[in-house]
Amino acid sequence: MLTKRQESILKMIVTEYIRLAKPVGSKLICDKLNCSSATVRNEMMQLEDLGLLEKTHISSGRIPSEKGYRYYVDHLMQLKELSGEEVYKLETVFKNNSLELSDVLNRSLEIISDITSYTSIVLDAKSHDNKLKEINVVPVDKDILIAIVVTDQGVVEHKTMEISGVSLEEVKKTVKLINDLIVGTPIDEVSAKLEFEIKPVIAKYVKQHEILYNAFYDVFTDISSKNVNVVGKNNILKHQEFSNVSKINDIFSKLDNKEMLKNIEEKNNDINIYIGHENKMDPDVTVIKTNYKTSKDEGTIAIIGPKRMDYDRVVNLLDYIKKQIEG
Amino acid sequence: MLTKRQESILKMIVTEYIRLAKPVGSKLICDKLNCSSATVRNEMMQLEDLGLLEKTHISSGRIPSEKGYRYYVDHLMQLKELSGEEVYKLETVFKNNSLELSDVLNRSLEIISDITSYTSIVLDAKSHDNKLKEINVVPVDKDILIAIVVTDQGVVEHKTMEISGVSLEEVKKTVKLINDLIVGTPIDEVSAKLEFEIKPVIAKYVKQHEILYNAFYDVFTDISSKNVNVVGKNNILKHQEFSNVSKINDIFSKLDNKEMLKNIEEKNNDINIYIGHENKMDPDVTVIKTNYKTSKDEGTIAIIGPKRMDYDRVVNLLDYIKKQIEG
DNA sequence: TCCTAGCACTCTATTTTCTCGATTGCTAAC
DNA sequence: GTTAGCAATCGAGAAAATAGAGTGCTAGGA
Repeated sequence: MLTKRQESILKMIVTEYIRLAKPVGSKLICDKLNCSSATVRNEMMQLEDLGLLEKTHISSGRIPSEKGYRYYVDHLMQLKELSGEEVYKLETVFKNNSLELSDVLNRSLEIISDITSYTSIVLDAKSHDNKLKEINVVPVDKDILIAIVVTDQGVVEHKTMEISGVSLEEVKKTVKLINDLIVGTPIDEVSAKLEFEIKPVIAKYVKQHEILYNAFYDVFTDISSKNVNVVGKNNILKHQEFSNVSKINDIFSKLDNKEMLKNIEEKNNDINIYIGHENKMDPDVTVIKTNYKTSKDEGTIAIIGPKRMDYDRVVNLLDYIKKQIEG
Repeated sequence: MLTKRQESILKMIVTEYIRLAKPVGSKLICDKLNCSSATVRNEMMQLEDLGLLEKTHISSGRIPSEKGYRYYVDHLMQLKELSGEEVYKLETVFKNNSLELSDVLNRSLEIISDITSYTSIVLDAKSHDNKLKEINVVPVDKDILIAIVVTDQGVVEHKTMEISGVSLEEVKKTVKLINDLIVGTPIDEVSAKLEFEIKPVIAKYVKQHEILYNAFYDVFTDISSKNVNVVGKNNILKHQEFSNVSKINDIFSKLDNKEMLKNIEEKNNDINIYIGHENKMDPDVTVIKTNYKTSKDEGTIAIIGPKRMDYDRVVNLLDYIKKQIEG
């Protein structure tokens, strides 16, 4: 258990280090506290013994350890209000009613990336409430068809398929069958239904049922799949902890790996903070993320930055966005 | 006019500099040529006077100037055959018939970016031959519609629109009108036709014609717009000329600016080389690009790398791809 | 028991100096 | 026209010197 004074010292070191990006010495602290630098040094030593602080070399000032950041965000961080300017900028997005949710998310996270210099990720999954509304097939050429699928929440997906030797009649029959049998089904159940209810039936009626089946299967897979977008990637370059080219390459590669990014999905409804090794992405970054959910969509938004991140501000901003979206 | 010997010296300096990334001294050259280093130095001095070579400092070896590279690509470069491995890798893409053209382009440029360590851009425009095939409107909710547009080449685009107070009847009337009047129109003429033939008519029939008109206008704009994709962006990090963070940031920002990238479009049918200041993108890079054109699509593919680029190889690879695509 | 002044010590970061080696331009001779 | 020889230049890197920030420890005072 830390004393009040230890807590203030830890807090100062974290905030000053976040602000200045240089190890914090005892003198800086003792100016703000009513005690001598020697006293501060003694306390710092104890905090270091507790694993909350670290030194970069034997006679350097202290920087927070991951455990120190963790203590800070769990016990010491105070959420400030968003500044008027921040609110103003974000409002331009939220008050624009003509935008779709995914645009709202991307634009607001662009703003956040912009004002914070961190990188954001939007992981956009279709809501489970999304139901199949309509399937349509448009012939565009001899043997070439486009299957178009629409959900009741307005999601549209399409796929081109090539079928030689299948008559338009057969295709239409299949489409009608699908429309009759699975319209209204939640999208994440569609694939199963397609396999077990539609496939056996069309296998009898339709000659090239495999091709048809596969095409629709693909469309349904696309439509129920997650969509991930990275915003403000170049902001990585703005932080001194990412100043060597191989580290930059490393992080950029990770941010390009969409499949891996889909794993950041957060079920939990809070603002969650994963510091350094606590996240699976990279031990040198902190990921702050939260889940959002509306009738139409659900997903995860995340902010990624160095461990020396402006925790208060990011938590506030994410919280604001989450509330606005979930309205 | 350069002498034969001057040309071989220039050629050696360019190829050696491309290979080793270090200024090339007279000794390296004179080993390969039947003359002394002093002779080579005399020639180098003349080449420098002609603006074909440069020094990094007073007693350094020589590097090619932009003019030197230009002379090299115009007069000295010899195109080698693609290696068996290169052809093999690319063939896996071209022999895969189930891929759409845009996938073929992106994948083959991924391979090229991979084996060359350069960055590629695919600028994919819809062909002028692309004609409107069908327009469809799907109501998804009270007041919310999705407009779906399909072209005869199988391009699909959609847009959600919100119209309160317009009856489904009116919408259907508009759709029928559009279908009747402009199906078959090349997509780049659709916008004009929409404005001058459709708009005046629906203005009479339909109450909220503005909203309907705008929605369709947006869809048609999307469908006829260019699509640009950057492949292998992180390869920028592999070249020593891009080793400082602010330069990296600079180039990455440019590669993220899709609007600017659309300007790389190349009308000319050759393989075109823009060295340093010859390109509008960045004075430190070389852009090699070519136009491609099939019945369905047309566009531009470009390779971007440092000026010290493996010109022969890139030209060959681009040429190979262009021929494969245009079949 | 807690706090603090004082001090030797450690280490970084920066500047300076030095040296090595690569390469040049020039000159004079072939 | 070519070449050998040579002084001069400069970069890159090592080594040395210096300044400054910050620490840990000790001993005395509240």
